[in-house]
Amino acid sequence: MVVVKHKEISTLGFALLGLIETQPSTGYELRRVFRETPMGRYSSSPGAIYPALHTLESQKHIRARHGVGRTGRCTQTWHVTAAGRKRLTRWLQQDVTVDELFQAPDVVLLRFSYLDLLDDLDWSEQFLRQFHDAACACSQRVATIRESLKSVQPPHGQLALASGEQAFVAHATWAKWALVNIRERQEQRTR
Amino acid sequence: MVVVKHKEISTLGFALLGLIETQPSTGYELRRVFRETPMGRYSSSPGAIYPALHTLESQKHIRARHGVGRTGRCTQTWHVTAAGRKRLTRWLQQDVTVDELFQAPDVVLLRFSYLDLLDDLDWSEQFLRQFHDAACACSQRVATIRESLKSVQPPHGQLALASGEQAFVAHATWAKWALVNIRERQEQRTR
DNA sequence: CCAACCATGTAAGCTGTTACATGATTGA
DNA sequence: TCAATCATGTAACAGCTTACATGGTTGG
Repeated sequence: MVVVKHKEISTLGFALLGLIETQPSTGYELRRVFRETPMGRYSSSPGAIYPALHTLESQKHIRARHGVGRTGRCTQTWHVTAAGRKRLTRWLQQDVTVDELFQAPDVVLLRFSYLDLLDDLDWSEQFLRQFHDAACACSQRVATIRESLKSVQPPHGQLALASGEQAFVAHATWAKWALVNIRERQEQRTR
Repeated sequence: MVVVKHKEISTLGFALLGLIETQPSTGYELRRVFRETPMGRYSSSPGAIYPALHTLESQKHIRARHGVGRTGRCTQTWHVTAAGRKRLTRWLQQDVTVDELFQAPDVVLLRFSYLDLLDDLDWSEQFLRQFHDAACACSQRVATIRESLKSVQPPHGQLALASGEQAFVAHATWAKWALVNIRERQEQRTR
């Protein structure tokens, strides 16, 4: 039996897809974004980005428009296809779960950073509420672990766990603040 | 020409090395720590941990003591060798740089969580001062990027960058707090 | 008796890293 | 003229994920 695998897109793939949807770009331009912004965490170098772009292309999520760069060399400007847009949208509409935020807060924030593409402030608000609650839960989870290890774990370990706790509290605080920020924009729009 | 590579240890490798130095353990026990604490970020499953242990063994950083588990099966309890301890110490004495904190704050915190092993509160204090300053610099760096993108970047992207900024501020705050905590312990000891 | 836990591992496959390769243009 | 920037890629290797394999013991 042949199973057609709905091949998954890696975090780097989604990062690229979102950037390209925001603004069609060449591989070189995308690399620069990764070098110059905190996106660099999702990778960096040509050895990762070019193959990832070709994978996205083979999955028909992006398509190249050919042109000529300023050195006279052939360049490819990538555009998101309808299928790619659909996949990206589905990703952006994913709920924020406690487990995901616990394991990979960066990825959740990456998703948030692309929510402009949905142009749906209601979902943005809901996302932030979910984010806030999940962050509180994560902080609680770390606190529980810390408590349970109190007698076994040396002091620096305890402090490191406290740092994790506080980081999640900071995330929750940010979510509340961002929510207010979004609501203000919402109101300006209604008027 | 044959170059003997001083083969590097991965983050997972250091995580394991530190745990084993704190308390000699079997692979199974180590896996449980990864499953039940935020260390899980540095991996998880047998397919990563057992090979990593064997790599550390081949590098002579750890050594097994054989025993019999409660199921009658042969078990290996791992111990850190003198060479392993030396390598671990060198790692723990690494300065906190802005770049490392920016790219991989988790790894820096992992290192901090093992500082008990050095039993050197002066270094712990210095580490935290470096950490604090680096965190402030990171926050500044994100702020600068955010400022420079203000006109180009859509609002959600701006908010996501703000989250990064605030996260580093929270890290700096934690470092200050932890420093006080350590100093108190220092004083108790002197008395 | 069955699930969960103890305890260790292997194999296929994907992704990412580092380093190298190419070659034109622009600015100091 | 020399370095940096534009622009794209490949090759070797390391590392992790997922899934599978094995098999004994303990508790409900």
